[in-house]
Parts: sequence; C-alpha cells; structure tokens
Amino acid sequence: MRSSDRVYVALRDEILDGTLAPGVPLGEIEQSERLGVSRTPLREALARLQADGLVVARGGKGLIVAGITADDVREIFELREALEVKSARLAALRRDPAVFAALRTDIVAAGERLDSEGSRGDFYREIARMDAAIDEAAGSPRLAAALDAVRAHAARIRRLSSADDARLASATQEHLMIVDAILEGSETMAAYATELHLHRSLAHALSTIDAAGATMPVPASVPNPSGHR
Amino acid sequence: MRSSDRVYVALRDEILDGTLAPGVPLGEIEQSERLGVSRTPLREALARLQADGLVVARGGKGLIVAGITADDVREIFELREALEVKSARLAALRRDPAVFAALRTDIVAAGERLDSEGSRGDFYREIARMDAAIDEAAGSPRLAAALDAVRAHAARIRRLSSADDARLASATQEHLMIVDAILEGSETMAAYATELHLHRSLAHALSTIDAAGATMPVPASVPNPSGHR
DNA sequence: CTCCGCAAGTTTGTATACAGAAACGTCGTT
DNA sequence: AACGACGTTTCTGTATACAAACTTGCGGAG
Repeated sequence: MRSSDRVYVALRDEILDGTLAPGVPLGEIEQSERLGVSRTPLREALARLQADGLVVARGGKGLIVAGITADDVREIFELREALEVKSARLAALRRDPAVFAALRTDIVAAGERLDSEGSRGDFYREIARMDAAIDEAAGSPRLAAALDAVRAHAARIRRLSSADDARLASATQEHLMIVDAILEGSETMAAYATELHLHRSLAHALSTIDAAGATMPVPASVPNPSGHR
Repeated sequence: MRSSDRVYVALRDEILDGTLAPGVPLGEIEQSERLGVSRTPLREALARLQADGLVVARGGKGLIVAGITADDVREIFELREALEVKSARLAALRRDPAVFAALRTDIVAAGERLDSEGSRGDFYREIARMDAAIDEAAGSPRLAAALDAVRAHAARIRRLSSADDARLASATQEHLMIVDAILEGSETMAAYATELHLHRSLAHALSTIDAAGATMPVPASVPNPSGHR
C-alpha cells in the first residue's frame, strides 16, 4: 500500500472525527514529520483532500482544515439530496429484493436495540451498510464515489449536531421507508422517502447546531482572507 | 501560475478533444519531457485527472487515458441528470430574471444563425454560457464543481456522436424550455425541461454512437482481471 | 506615533536523485 | 522446440535538495 494512501486515510479520519479541527493549518513539513513520511506523498494526500473539499487553500498561504458554515451545510445537503435521490431511484429499479429484505430485518433489529448502551455504533454501521447496499444496487460506481465524498461532509455535520434518541428512532423509521420503497421497486416512493429523510436530517442538524450557539466557526486565526483592512 | 495547473489543463484539453486517445499510456517520464516539466507537477496533474475519471490506473502498471464504454455513457448521464436537474431547480428558485431574459435572447439568436457556416462554435459557447448562468443562479459552488467534472465527460461523449443540424435545432428548443422555466421561477418545469433535454441528448448520443459501429473501445490490451480500481 | 520599506525567515513549488518492484527478453534446460 | 528461470531494464513511489514567493518583524523616516 502506498504511503500517500495511508496519509490520505489518516488525515481524512482525523478531519472527520474532529481531531483536526476546522481552521487548523496543515503545514507540509509539520504534517509530514508528524506522520512519518516525506513531503511528496503528503502533498498528494493533501491534494486529494482539497479535491474532496475537506481542506481548503488559504489564499496563497498554505492549507487549512475546511470550516463548515451555514451555507456549507445548505450546499452539502442540496448536493447530497440530488445524489441520494438518484441513487435510491436507480436502486429501486435494479435492486435484488433478497438483499433488501435481509437489510430490513437488520435495521429493525438495530432500531430496537437503540435504547441499550453503546448501540449507536451498531446503528450507524447498519445505516452505512444500507447506504452501501443502495449504491451497489444503483449500479453506478461514479455515483457511489460522488456520494462517498459528500457523505464525508455529512458525517462532519452530524458530528456537530447532537443526535438524541428521539431523532434516531425517527431516522430508523425513515430509513425503513426507503428500504421498503426500494423493496417494492417503486422509483417514485424511493425518491420521496429519501427526500423526506434528508429534509428531516437537515432540519435536525440546523436546529441543534443553532441551539449550540453557532456553526463551526471560520478559522479563528484567519482574520481576513481577502486582504481588506 | 503553477506549472502543475498548466499541465493539468493541457492534458485535460488533449484528452477532451481526442488528441490523447483512450487507452494511450501516460508514462510519467515521457509526458513530463513532452510538456517540459519535471515529474513532480506532472504527477499532481495526473492525480487530479484520475480523480476526475479522465485517467485510470491500469492495475499496478501505469496510467492510461480512460476509455468510454456504453456503461460509462449510462453512468455519466445518470449522474449528470441528478446534478443538472438539481441545479436547474435551484436556479428557478434563486435566479435573477434579468440575466435569463438576456440569455434567452442570445440563445434564440444563436439558434437562428445555426444554418450559417461555422456557427456551431458560437452555439456551443452560448450553451456553455447558459450552463454557467444556471450554476451561478443555483448558488452552490460545490454543485457547480461536480457539474463541471461530469460535463467534461459529456463533452467527450458528444465528440463521439456526430451532431446534425436537426439535433442542434431541437437542442435549441430544449434549452429554451429550460430557460423559460427558470425565468418563470417554476422549479418543477425546470426539472422536467432538463430531464427532457438530457433524455433526448442521451438517445441521440447512443443512436449515433451505435451507428458509428461501436463505442470507444476499452484499451484492447487491458484485461483488468480484478475489479479493483 | 504611525506608516512605509527592507531584510530575514519560513513555506510552498519544482527538480532531481535513489530505491524497490514489475515486466520483458533471453538463455539454458528438458 | 517449448517451458522455466534468471537477469536486465524501465517504471513508479519516495525522499531530499534547491529556488522563488510570501509573510513577518524590525527599523527608520515623516
């Protein structure tokens, strides 16, 4: 395995789980020393992260971990909706019913375990499996790749908004609606169920983020990117 | 301007206009010498092209210009539809009527000039302006960036299918429908008009490509044993 | 006291050198 | 003559060295 891949995964994970907070400058020398590789593979990893939108260039002067503004949340959900709805539609057309029947059972089970301790990891894993199954059924690696990138941003946003048990229970029902629509082979219902779920997810995210006081701030140490004074 | 940017643009253009045909191997040394840069910026450019899907890795052995199979055409149009429809919807919601009124006039004019010689360049430029105006109105740089990448693939496909005057005249009408829907502010009509246009574009592309004998072949020397990318 | 300018230091961008791995050709053996 | 193994060669991946550009801090002038 190439070390640039390892570095990419390592940095991506750290950005997604918040270890590398928004606004943190990513100096090439500093990071390459920290991760134990030279600048060349590190630069490659940073380029990929920049393409993913997880890292942004501070005009002319270095790279920083991307912040998340309210506008970013809106954009990400708009883009995600376009892709998830399309994926769900295609999955409804091309799915293998057996796969989604099994998936449905697992999601119900994960939903029922939700009150017990430490079950959220299982729940999120089950949702991830469902996403993977939909992508697989949709039969478009390109679409899946685009969704993978945008879901990374969604995961960051979810990390900001605190999920309560009520929201998770509701999310379970919403996911079941999607699975059922795909199971039925109804393109239209799959689209509606997906839109519904994303609409509610966005509403929840916005409300809990606002409740927390503010969206993740733009890098505090970056007073003015445009040079106005 | 960074030389890696120049190299990226140069290679991208050559791939899009067919100078670099599908299946052509892109040796780092050979290309870096041809373009007059060292391997470092060239590698960066290749990495970006690979992320765009215009260049693919031949398992373990170098990079080649991506081919276009029938499945690729389907995938690209599915992805493009998802993004273009969303963009058109958002544009209908957020547009500046004055911009699209002016655009409508220009498209009509370009359409009427279509019979004259050498007017296709103007026509395609007008369409590109319209795409840019929609992206601008949609107000989502992320969506616009995703569309830019997928439109590059669409341009490659269009290069394969020969556009006749009848198709261009029809395309003009289809674009006018989209502009009118956005001008009206009707999200639903903008979505329908966009889907209609893409559906017809795909049908035309598939028919003319099939008529030409075959889709652009996958590099004949690439069995690609494992499905891994 | 403030503002402009210069210089030092740091950082990115590029080039090149080195090492490991894979493919191809050739030679030897059966 | 065919197959296998080994050596050569060329490639990618990584590291490091070099240069240019930008930032930053200090000093002097107004």
